[in-house]
Amino acid sequence: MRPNSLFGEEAEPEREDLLYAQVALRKPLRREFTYAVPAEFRECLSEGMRVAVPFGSRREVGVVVGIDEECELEPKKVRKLAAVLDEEPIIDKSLLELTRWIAGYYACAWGEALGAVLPASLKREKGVRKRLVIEAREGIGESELGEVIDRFPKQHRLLRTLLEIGEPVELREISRQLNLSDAPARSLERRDWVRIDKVECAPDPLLGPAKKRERPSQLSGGQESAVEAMGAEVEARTWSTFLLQGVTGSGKTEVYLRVIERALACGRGAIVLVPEIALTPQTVSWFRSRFGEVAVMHSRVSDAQRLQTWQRVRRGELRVVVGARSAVFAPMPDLGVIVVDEEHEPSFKQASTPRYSARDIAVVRAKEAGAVCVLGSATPSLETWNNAAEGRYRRLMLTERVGGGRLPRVEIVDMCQEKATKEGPKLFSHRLEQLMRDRLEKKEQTILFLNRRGFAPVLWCPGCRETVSCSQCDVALTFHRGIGRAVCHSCCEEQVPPKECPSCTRPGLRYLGLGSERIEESLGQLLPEARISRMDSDTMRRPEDYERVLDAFGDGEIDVLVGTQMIAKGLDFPNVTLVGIVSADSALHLPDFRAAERTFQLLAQVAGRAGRGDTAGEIVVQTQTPDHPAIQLAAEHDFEGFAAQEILLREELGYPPHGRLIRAVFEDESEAACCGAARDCAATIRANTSPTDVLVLGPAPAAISRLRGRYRQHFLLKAPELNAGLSTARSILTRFAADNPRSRITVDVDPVSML
DNA sequence: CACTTGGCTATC
DNA sequence: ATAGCCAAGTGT
Repeated sequence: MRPNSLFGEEAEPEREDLLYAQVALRKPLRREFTYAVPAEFRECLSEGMRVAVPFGSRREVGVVVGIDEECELEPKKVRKLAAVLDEEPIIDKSLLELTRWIAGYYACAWGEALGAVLPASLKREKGVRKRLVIEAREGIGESELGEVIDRFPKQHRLLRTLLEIGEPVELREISRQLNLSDAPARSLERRDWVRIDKVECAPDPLLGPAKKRERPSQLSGGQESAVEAMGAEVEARTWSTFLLQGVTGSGKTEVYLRVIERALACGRGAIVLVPEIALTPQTVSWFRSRFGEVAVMHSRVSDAQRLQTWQRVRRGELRVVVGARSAVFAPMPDLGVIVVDEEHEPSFKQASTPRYSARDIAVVRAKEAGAVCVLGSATPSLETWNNAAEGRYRRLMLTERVGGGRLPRVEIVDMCQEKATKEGPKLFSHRLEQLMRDRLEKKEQTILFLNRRGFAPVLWCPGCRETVSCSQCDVALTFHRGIGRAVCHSCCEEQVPPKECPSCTRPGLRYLGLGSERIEESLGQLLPEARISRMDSDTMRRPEDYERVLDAFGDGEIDVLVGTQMIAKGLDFPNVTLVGIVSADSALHLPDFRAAERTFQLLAQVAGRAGRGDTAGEIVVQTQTPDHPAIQLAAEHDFEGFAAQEILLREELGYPPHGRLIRAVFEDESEAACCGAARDCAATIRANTSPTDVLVLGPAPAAISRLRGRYRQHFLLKAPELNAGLSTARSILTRFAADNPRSRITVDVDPVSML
């Protein structure tokens, strides 16, 4: 007996003209559910509206994706809609169609695709969700930290982070970042060391005062013709995709702004996608100072606010949307242009279901809307570059730097030639050291880049030649000296570093390898008079920290800035005349066919930080593989050369853009079950497809072969194009996942990461 | 013999 | 996913 009475359901007299709604729910169930439409809703209900429905013993929010007069199901199985939540469709026909396409292409449920488009507003009916915030109480400090350091590592980690932050933060957010449930927070609350409060959401931090950005009267020749080419297409209302390829500092942003002006002038709207980390108050203010009020779409605003912005965009009140990945779904009427800035950035690919690529969806949406899609980058992804080379996209080049700055000189230093010192590895080559001293003397600034945080990435036992890894993951522990702990960068778990080797119990573990923390420390010894700051996710816990250090750097109060990824982008300081890349190799040896591409992009990006003023900059690249083409060609600023040779390798191996990939990952606590499922599934696919259509590579242990206590196997499907075989394989995967709920299976279409 | 885990099913 | 249900497990 179902608890129908809970939802005010009662028998409705059987009628001939009853309507049935197909409702998609945000569940990984790959089908929709049918509900009877009560008489009072039959006039006002249409596709694309949200509805509340009884589902099992719960009440869920879903989207109406179809309305029929017939119903195949037994009448007594069909329940009634409980409520209609929208007065008009929140999703229009074309977005509804887009989500259906996404569900099919990326192998997820329709409701899940809708959930990516309408985050939060599909979860709960109540619009205003209050948030729980947590902060450390006054007077709590080292002594309390010491009390929990051994017995309760999770509480210790949480409390330490809260103390570092020093202000209230959202509990859900911090728990997610630290990979914790809310239990440690509750325990800390019981001890009365932290307070947890319910609060309303703060106003959007991205909408602070807008800084003025001059509208340059004179464009460079390249900018001028790019704007003209794209503007004309926008006005002609034709679909076309452009690759806007311009070196750092060549004024791509100004081109975007002008094309958007042209779109607005003929009544059309615009969407601008920027990588997650680039979505800062400064970026937003460029667009605000030019266009007035713009819609900002990102995950940190409250549900209510987001819904409101969504509706205003839908009604045509806001004609420019700026946002990260999910802004590609903004319900912009008469969309004229979609800009994807830094299109090569992997963050445009969503890392959870649905695993869509916002860049690819931008192209699809532009086509459907008869709009212009602009993909901008200094170092385009090979996919985009190839599409341009083969004429599917039009390529526009910006070759000169605005203001005439020249590209910096790049020097490669072979670290194998440098002598190791008695205490551990040689961090700075003779050349780099010499140049840093020179800059210090000339009162110019230096940026040192290393793509790895912590002090030493490996704890190694010379006795048994084993490295210490996380108990839950197949990942080496990184030693962090600042907090005196060994940390797993994969699951965030940390521990007091063992005194002796966990596998052979001999003492004398050695700390090997370089991290940003060690760089900072050694640099302090090498150049004691230099003022040094470090910027990585360990020292930059909140946006204010970031701003404070950048301001100090800009004011010349810091001589050397040491950092990770975080300093690779966007920094623009004229007095920086030297960039040192401490090790260019760290990304190069990852087991991923895009390793070379990533390395090139990173080097080009970091190199772009130097020589932004009048003085030409200098770059020193330290590497153990000085002959690697990615490094050589990056040093010559030769993207074309790199792309041309890399594409040949891809072609030879059948990797994208010459060929399509689908990756399947199997996870299970039991290693045998994990391997078994992966093997069975791979065998099924092999049996049902031809090897000329689809090649099944694997299964094999994933690069991280165990994660949070689960074993991981993966295999790769490789096809020359999206052919019938690959489609068959995709549906076999979907089916297999549905039929084997005991093992966690992830299907990643067009994967960007192979870990 | 009461009361927590674990597998299994259905969700319109 | 997620809730509910039955079966087997564990502790008084």
